[in-house]
Amino acid sequence: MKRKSFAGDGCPIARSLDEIGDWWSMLIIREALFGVRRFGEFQKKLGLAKNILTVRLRALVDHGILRTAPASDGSAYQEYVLTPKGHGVVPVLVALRQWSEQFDDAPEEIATILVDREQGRPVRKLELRSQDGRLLGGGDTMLKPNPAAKRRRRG
Amino acid sequence: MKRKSFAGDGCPIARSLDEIGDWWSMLIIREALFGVRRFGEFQKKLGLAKNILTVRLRALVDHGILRTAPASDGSAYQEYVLTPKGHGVVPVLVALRQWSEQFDDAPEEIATILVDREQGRPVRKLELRSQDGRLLGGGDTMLKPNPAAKRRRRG
DNA sequence: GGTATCTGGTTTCATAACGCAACTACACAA
DNA sequence: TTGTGTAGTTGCGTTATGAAACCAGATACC
Repeated sequence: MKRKSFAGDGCPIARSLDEIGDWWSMLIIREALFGVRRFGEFQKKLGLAKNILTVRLRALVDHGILRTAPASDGSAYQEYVLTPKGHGVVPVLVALRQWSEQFDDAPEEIATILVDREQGRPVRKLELRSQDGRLLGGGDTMLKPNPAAKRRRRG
Repeated sequence: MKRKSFAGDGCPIARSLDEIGDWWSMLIIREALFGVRRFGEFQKKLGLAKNILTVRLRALVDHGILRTAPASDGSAYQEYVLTPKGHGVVPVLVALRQWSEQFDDAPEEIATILVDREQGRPVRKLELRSQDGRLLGGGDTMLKPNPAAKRRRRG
């Protein structure tokens, strides 16, 4: 009896969730985007148990989302820094943030808003567009089998 | 010792994760977007235990993501349908999907691609833009305290 | 050099969540 | 009324999570 893993599933959403669909992993990445690099820093800011942090960091490194690097301050310790794959989750975090901003039952409890640095104004809502730039709504999309796929599953 | 809840946290990402940051909830919403409405359908498609599904569905209803409705086929059973808040997670799912498409180690295992119905071509990558339409990259954004916030926390 | 402290973990143990299977209650069909 | 399908609930064993104690190597302090 194991917790379900979706690694072998054909659905890309399930595959993502298998790597970052965890309560802490997403928040660790958020902190890393803020510039947090050291074990102790993650631990203090997130307030999670150290054993859990150890496991999560290791998993993120294994998945190529973080990598270890020698400490930038010259000490013998190591740091955890985001890979390009790690930086790639930004849209997911932005989407989560915007969902909360739009639908949260207690919006006055939301502490921060994401703005563009140049003008200090909130960023625009993420929007789904076609290749030629048309805005796509609920019924305007569909799923097609991936032509490059080896095996076919639901998605 | 309880599993951590982020409901009181000021970070909107944490607040989202508290509602949908669960392995199954996201997939349930995905299926609901596909048109799945009935308990048994969710159970069969996702292959999760029925007791877990019961708990998840109840939580999603409590959070206003799903609502129950009388069955559309006239039977006495009930159905679970997405609310507007539930439809609002589409960008999150799209972001997860695109992250997988871009960074997955075994892209040939991905079964489906999201295309626009009209032309059958893959949708454009989600992009972050400022109010006036400039494309925003890594360092072009920052967080500001929410002027409407009651209490201030990290975010 | 010797000792205290910090950093980055590992270990231990209790509890909560998960997963399976068996069971139940009600609806519907014959 | 007997059977089948739907929508759960219950019981129980396994796994994941969390707090706190423990520990080794690096650093700082004298």
